[in-house]
Amino acid sequence: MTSTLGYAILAVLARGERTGYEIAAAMRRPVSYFWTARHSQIHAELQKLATGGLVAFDARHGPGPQDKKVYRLTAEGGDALRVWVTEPPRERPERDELVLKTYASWLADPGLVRRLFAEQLRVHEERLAEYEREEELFEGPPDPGDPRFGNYATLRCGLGYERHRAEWCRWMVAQLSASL
Amino acid sequence: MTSTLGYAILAVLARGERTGYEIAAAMRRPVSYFWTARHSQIHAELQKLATGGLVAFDARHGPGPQDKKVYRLTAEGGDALRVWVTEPPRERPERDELVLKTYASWLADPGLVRRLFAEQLRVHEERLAEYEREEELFEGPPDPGDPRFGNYATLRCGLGYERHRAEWCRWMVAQLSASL
DNA sequence: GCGATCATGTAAGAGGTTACATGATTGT
DNA sequence: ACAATCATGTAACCTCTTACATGATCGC
Repeated sequence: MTSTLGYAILAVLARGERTGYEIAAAMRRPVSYFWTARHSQIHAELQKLATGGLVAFDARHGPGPQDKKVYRLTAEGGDALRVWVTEPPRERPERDELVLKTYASWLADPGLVRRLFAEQLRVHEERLAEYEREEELFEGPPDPGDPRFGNYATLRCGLGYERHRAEWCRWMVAQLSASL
Repeated sequence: MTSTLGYAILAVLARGERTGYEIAAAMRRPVSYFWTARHSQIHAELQKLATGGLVAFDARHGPGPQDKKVYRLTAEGGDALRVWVTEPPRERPERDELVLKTYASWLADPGLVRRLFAEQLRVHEERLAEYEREEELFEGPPDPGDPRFGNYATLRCGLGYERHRAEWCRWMVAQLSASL
């Protein structure tokens, strides 16, 4: 019944209490690498979660016309999250615009296609360097019971993904260079 | 103005004329690895593309209450597709349920988390084997001007992705095994 | 005759983006 | 004084999924 976004919010709140604004910041790349949502969606979802009793909040005086609301996980919210974590994920369809462009790339000018992939390669190499810098802040993998294990393991997934992407882009550039 | 789904349909039609039903079949995994959509969405999008003059169709007598419509790319559709191919892709936010579960995995029972990743590992290894079988049907990479280059290059992306995923799952299983 | 495949469509609703709306505090 | 950051919310719109609706043809 709770949406995946709902669980994403619960996962953030499991680390400590946060305002909606802070949750939005936590879910924005490149700070974290697990899910994204805009503040408009987060505020709406927090209202649903609060109605369902999975989170609670204290209203405190803050900037702006409304009070700020500091949300925290309730016992029910924690239970729901723990149950959800080990359930198999729903298969999401792959939708990757670059792969789609690749599928149609035979139609286009090879020089322009090569430029596209050279650009993408640069993006992935930059992101990889950034993730590598972040990895250096850890002294090896934390214990799986440590919250920091979640950060390390997702970072590790990001590292593998960027390496795979960069390698694929490099292969594409090589293929297109050979044909020019 | 045309949505990404619209270009996906144009990319399929660039290979030859198809009915909406055939386009849906072409876009269904694991036959192809580039984009997915249900037939309901495809029929609606085809109507928009036809209105915009990017595709045309012949109605022919076919099964069912309506005539079947065989769609083909128009000259304008081909031009629009060629231009779109080499434009940089819009950044899509990463939304990966397994990564999210990983982020919250420190809360759950390590034995159950390990089971989750062992299961996912199996899925990725199976898909990898399937892609490898498909790769063997090619005799090396086709020329970048050949339509089959599109198939080969997207398959290559899929191969790299499944290898990266499988490796990450294996690492997760090892981490969780060590802590048990 | 029966089930699988071929074939096209509509409608309701969930999930997500973009734009609009407001305004205090903090640092320069 | 000005800009950035903190802070919450609503409304319109787009994309995608699920369910409903229909029915002919082909192979067994």
